[in-house]
Amino acid sequence: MDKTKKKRARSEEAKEKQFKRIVDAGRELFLEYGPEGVSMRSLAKKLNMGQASLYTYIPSKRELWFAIMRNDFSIFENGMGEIMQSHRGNNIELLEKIAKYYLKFAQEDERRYRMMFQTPAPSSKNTGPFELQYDSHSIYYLKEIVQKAVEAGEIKEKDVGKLSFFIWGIVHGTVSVIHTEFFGERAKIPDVGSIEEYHSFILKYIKKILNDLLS
Amino acid sequence: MDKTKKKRARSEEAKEKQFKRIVDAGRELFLEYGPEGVSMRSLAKKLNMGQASLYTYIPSKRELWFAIMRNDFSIFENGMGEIMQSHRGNNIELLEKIAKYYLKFAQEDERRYRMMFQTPAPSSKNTGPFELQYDSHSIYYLKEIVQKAVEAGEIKEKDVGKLSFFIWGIVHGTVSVIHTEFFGERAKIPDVGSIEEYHSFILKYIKKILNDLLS
DNA sequence: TTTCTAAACGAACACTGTTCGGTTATGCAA
DNA sequence: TTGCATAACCGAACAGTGTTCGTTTAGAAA
Repeated sequence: MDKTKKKRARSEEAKEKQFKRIVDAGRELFLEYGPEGVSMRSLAKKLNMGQASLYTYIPSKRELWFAIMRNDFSIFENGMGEIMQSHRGNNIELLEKIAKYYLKFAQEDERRYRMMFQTPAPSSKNTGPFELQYDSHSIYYLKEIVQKAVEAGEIKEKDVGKLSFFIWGIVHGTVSVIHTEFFGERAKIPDVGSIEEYHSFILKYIKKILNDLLS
Repeated sequence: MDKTKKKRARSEEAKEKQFKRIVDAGRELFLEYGPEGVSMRSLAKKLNMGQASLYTYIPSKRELWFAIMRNDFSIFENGMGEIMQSHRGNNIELLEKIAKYYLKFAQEDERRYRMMFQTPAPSSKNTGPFELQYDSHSIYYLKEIVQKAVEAGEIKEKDVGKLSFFIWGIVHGTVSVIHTEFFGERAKIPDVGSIEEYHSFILKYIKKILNDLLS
């Protein structure tokens, strides 16, 4: 146990460090127990600080959720951006890569995936910068690719907006379906096999859709 | 205000009536404010009864949610069953009808749709019969149709289980995507147009997938 | 060294879902 | 018709929550 007297974070640097400490510990707890399973008291305890002190750094549990998720979404979106930058040539192939990336991301860390794409933010009347600036870059990236594919004549459909949402819906929907509790395990386990098997199944068909259906 | 003295529901019939009153009022409030926005106290108040009295009829808010949703899922599943029974011939056409039915269902009452397919059940340690018996019949129906289509040679793919989840994922995913708050309105509104427009867009492509891709 | 801002925090507030204990209406047996 | 056991009913209490208040005081700036 650290019995040294508590310091106060007054410099900009120290304050950012404290903020990061809160977000990191919050993320760990949120992933382990879900936002509902974590109280601000328990978070404060883990950080060895008073409950009220948390509120010098974040205005609400909701805003903490957005702050935590900002990092993970940045990781996801940066990965997407890198794929786009390093890719050369055919845009349909790029879309395949993005789909594959999404599947890999879901498989890599299921708890993270569910937190990002399925768990709703806790509610609160207090907003903050992270919620206000919250916006999904992924859909803009996707639109960008679809736009190029249309211009290159690789996709016949001209409605880039609708088609982008449609593609997102397919990839996200087909993956999500086995990560939800919506269908009990009763139905899922005998039907879809392991996640790996199911993922390679849907990847096959997503490729088909991208190649055969849209060209 | 009803100032007549309170009666007690002791007959099986009267108890069922009370239960139904609770479920109906609960449904109204849940749809209007969401499960989180409704307290058991406010529900009791609306029903002109004590808070504790609710618990002679349901063991938890969570179980109330399952009781409420049971009705709506029955409506959805019965509608699906009727379509299946009245349909003759080609199973791909039947799948198209089911997809169309899902879209119509979502369009008909968005609040209901979101409650059923997007809102997670409130959590509680107390379970009850409605939660325990909760199971999604839709996926079994869907599997049934896919099975027949495979047997009739209308679908080449042999893995009925995976394919059924895949199809569900496509329909649910592409519809859900415009009913979530995941993408801010910023991105959605200029891109997908009205719900009607978007729905007819995705229906066109779902038909294509069913006809061109799987046969 | 003094001043003064704001980080830190225990206590309190207003809420929540749920349980407890007592009251008493009510269906049923005598 | 009467007496009785049962369980519907309910106000109060309990254990929790997110958040705010008021106070203390560390520590950067003067």
